[in-house]
Amino acid sequence: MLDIKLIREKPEWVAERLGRRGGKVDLSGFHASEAKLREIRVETEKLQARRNEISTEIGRKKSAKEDVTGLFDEMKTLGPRLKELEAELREQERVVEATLAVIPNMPMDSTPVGRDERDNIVLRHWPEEQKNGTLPFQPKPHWEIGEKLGILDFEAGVQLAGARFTVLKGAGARLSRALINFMLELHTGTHGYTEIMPPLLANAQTLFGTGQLPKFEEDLFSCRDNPWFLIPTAEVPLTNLVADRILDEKQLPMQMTAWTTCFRREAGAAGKDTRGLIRQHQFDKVELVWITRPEESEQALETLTAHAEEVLRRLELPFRTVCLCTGDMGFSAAKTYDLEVWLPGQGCYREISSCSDTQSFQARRMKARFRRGGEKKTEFVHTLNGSGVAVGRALVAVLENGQQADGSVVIPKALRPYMGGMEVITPV
RNA sequence: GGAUGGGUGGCUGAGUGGUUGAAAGCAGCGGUCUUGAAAACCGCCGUGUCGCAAGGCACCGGGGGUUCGAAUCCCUCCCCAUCCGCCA
Repeated sequence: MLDIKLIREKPEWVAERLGRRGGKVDLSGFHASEAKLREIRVETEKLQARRNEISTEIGRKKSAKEDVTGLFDEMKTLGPRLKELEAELREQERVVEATLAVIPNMPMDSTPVGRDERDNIVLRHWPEEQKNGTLPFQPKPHWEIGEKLGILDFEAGVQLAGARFTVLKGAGARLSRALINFMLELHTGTHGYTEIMPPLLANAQTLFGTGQLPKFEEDLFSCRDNPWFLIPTAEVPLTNLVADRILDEKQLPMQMTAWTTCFRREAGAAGKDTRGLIRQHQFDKVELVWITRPEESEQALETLTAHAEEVLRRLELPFRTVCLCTGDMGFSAAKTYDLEVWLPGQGCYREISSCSDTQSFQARRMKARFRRGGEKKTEFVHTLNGSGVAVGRALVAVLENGQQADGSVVIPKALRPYMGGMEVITPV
């Protein structure tokens, strides 16, 4: 959520920023309803002040046994009028809130302006000298590798649940678990994150806090008989751990990590990535979340991104780091880096991590504040999140990058301790 | 699912329908004392919003009602705790 005061005081500046995302920006409706709100508020508060004055006076006179009929009379006309105004005020507050809730975050100045993913900027490759497509044989996509090895069963997924569900078996299931353990150990150990196991279901307010609601409800799974949504990412529960709280400056920055399963409707993705593990209704992900002071969030985004990159380096998976342009960024983000892993079986880079700084956008929605030492005033924290990294897609990358001519897959050295020393996955 | 008891400031916890935005304690901030620290003592100390300021207004789980006036009375919803039953 944007600062309402900022929109009011610098309307052109805000409109220009939002305009960088593309599309039309029309804040005139907002300004009109916000002006009306202020008008009603001033009028209401004037009457409220008078009411309080009269009430106090009545109390005082009554205890002094003085006559209060005149005050009673004034109250009888003021009362109903005030009740009306208060209802109007509440309604107008709802209108303004609703308008504000669907305005996206403003991009940072360092975010490149552009229309769509074609305008994203590739910042760096790893390894520096690209070795894409250097496999000495025709590489296969992971669904062929996985089926041949008997570790991915797409048909079983369809049978049990439907399209976009997959069953992992044997070394495949173990590989997934190994990836999770490897990533969590790296982040909690070397990178200093605190591990969290949050609920996988969350209420509407929590989804509002991170920006999934009210605008993107169609992307979420919900429960028929209970007021819960399945989380689309651990960003939702982790970030909301500071919702409605006033933190001490000494507690910042906070670094949290969690492995969770994530659930997405993929409503707008019909027909896209229908084969393989790339786009599933359910997938696992290790998430990284930072809660910082405003002045340190920009640097924190670099650090968080480096932590995600470190996962891929240790897994020996070639990748590139991309800075998303304004038109390709998510609703809550002010700046986003994507990590794209190289998939030789498909001959392309695919997103495996997305790291964003939302600045105070989510904090304002969820009222997450902190206080500096000795200060009276509270400030909104900054929140950041990133995948560190998506487990399903990491598994895809391991299979496609580790495949050999005979159909077996070499397991990255970093994962072997988590695989009981297994070095190669061979067909059963 | 059944039966009780609760939801008040960063935390714990008082609160008779009327100068109560709310006692007290803890935490925090400032000070006295001390070589320093602790202890003790004194003072300050809820959040948000409007305003240049003085100050105004709102907020005691959410919503509605009674009343001239509600943290306090009534209705309703939500949540939490405990006990019983069921269950991984």
